[in-house]
This record gives sequence, C-alpha cells and structure tokens, in this order.
Amino acid sequence: MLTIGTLSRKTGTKVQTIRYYEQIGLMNEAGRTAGGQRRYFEKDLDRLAFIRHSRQLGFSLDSIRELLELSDNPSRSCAEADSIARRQLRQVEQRLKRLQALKKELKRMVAECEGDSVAECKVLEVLRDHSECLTDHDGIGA
Amino acid sequence: MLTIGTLSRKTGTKVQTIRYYEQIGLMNEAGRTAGGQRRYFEKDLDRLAFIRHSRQLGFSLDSIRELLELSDNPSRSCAEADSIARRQLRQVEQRLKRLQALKKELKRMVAECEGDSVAECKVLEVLRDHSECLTDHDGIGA
DNA sequence: GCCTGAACCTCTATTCGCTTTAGCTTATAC
DNA sequence: GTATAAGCTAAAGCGAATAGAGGTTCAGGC
Ligand SMILES: [Zn+2]
Ligand SMILES: [Zn+2]
Ligand SMILES: [Zn+2]
Ligand SMILES: [Zn+2]
Repeated sequence: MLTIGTLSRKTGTKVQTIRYYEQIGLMNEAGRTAGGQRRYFEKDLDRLAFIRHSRQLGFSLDSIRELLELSDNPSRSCAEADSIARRQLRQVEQRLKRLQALKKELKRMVAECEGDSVAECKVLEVLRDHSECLTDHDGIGA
Repeated sequence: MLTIGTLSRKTGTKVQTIRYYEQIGLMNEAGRTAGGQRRYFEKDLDRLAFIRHSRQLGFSLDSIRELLELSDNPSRSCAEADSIARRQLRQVEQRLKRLQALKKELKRMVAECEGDSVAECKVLEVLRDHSECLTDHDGIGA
C-alpha cells in the first residue's frame, strides 16, 4: 500500500494535484486508513503515471479521460486513441506555426532597437503600429 | 466620441474584454453619458490597439501594463522596454523548443501505430511508458 | 412624444489545470 | 509521550478572458 506522498514522489506530481485528479474523477477514489488517509495500489501508480505522461505530451484532461477509458478496454479498436493523438499533433503543429511567426517578429523588433529614449524605441513603435509587422499573428497570445 | 462598440469593431476586441481591461486598470475609466454609457477618445482607441497588438505578440497583461507606462514617458530610456521584449522572446523560444520536441514524439507515436486493437496500440503504449520516448519533455503541457 | 431594436449596462459564473492558504488531524520514529 | 512529518478538507486564487441573465439607454422614424 502506497501513501499519497509516495505516489507524489514516484510520479513527480504534487500531492494536491493527485487529490484534484480524484476530485474530478480522473483517478479512482482511493481506499482510506482508519484515520482517513489515502492508500494506493500499484495500479493507481500506473494510472497516475499515464496521466502525467499524457499531460507532458500536452493532452488535455478531457482527452486523457478518453484515453484512459480506451486503455481499460484492450479489445477495442485503437482507431479512437489514434485520432485523439493525431488531433493533438495537429494542435501542436498549429501552435508551432504561430509561435514561429511570433518569434520572428519579436526578434526583429528587439534587434532593430538602437536603445535610446522611449520616444524612438523600436519595440514600442512596433507595438503601437501593427503595419510594421511582417506577419498577421491572427489569434492571440500563445 | 466613440462608443464601446466602435472601439470593439476597430480593434477586434470583444466589448466584454474592453470592460474587463477597465476593471483591472489597464484601460483608464471611460467617461460616461448621462445615461451611464461609456464614451471614448481617440487616445483610448490607440491604447486599446497597443494592448491588443501586444497580446497578439504574446505579452502578458502585466508586461503590457509596464510597456504602457513606459510608452507614456517618452523621455525615459527604452532599456526597460527592450528587456521586457527580450524576456518575451526568450519565453517564446523556450516554448518553441518544448513544442518541437512534443511534435516529434507525437508524430512518431502516431506514425508507428498499425491501428489494430487497443492492446497493441502504439499510442497508448507510449503514454503508458515514457522510456519509449526520445526526449525528456520536462515541464508540462504547452 | 412614442415605439422599436440595437447597443449598452451590471453582476455573476464559467473555463483550464492546477496552486495556495488556513486550520486541523494522523502516522511514525525515538 | 512527544516531536515532526505527512496527511486531511474546504475554499479561494491564478490568467485572460468568455458567457449569460436580466435590465436600461440611445438613435431613428413616425
Ligand atoms: Zn527600445
Ligand atoms: Zn503586428
Ligand atoms: Zn493505435
Ligand atoms: Zn515521454
């Protein structure tokens, strides 16, 4: 029987996060000691490792929920799992594209500023006026 | 005098978002009509455009707050603005690296799955076992 | 002066994936 | 027996908005 702290150490997950996963139904409800502390089996450790690894690869908790369910039914076709992964890949590729464009713009504005007063700052100039940009950066942020 | 809807259209910002920016003190409190509706000047439009453009380049609202303050003091040195931009660039470059590694892993697992039953699904296999990965993906998600 | 409909208002809740805080209780080792 | 590490719950907070409910104001036409 493993404590929550052991799971935490073995998977690099904060204790609170493990409890959070239980709360949203991603981890099964753990058994408890007489005093109310959670105790886990190896299979819970495996499940948590699966969740964390999937998170590291960028899957959303919702996708992970689906993947876990599939993983629990070994006889089913894996088409669904593959399509989730392909969807994730497409998303990553899209974000990559946006970030690459962003990087270019940022690099350019940083490089072009000669570092005098704010009045002549290239950085601020670009921020004030999108027409100085080479790309469209549609969408926001990330 | 411009209405909030006009600002919204001209900058591609949702009306709610403009009010939100006011609420968090990023936009100045707008003047009001007798009936309580917001009315804006051109300078408010400029400020909002600055904010949105900065957001598109991935700056956080906190960074934007600093940049706006600098922008309001033309006589100051632009070193600070430049350093905010460089910081942003570094962040983008880091995320790019992570995403590129992610993309590789995802691509590989998708490509290697022969699409049979869940029991032999390469996608799920990789998710269960990080040792199948080529990279470390330290950190999570994005 | 009134009607209509678009645009505006406030306030609250929700999203995602956790993290933090506050205030306790339990387990373990000496 | 007691110190201390580790555990517990419940609630709030983060960033950056978005969405909805339910009500008010504005501009134009008649
Ligand atoms: Zn500069
Ligand atoms: Zn631009
Ligand atoms: Zn498969
Ligand atoms: Zn891995």
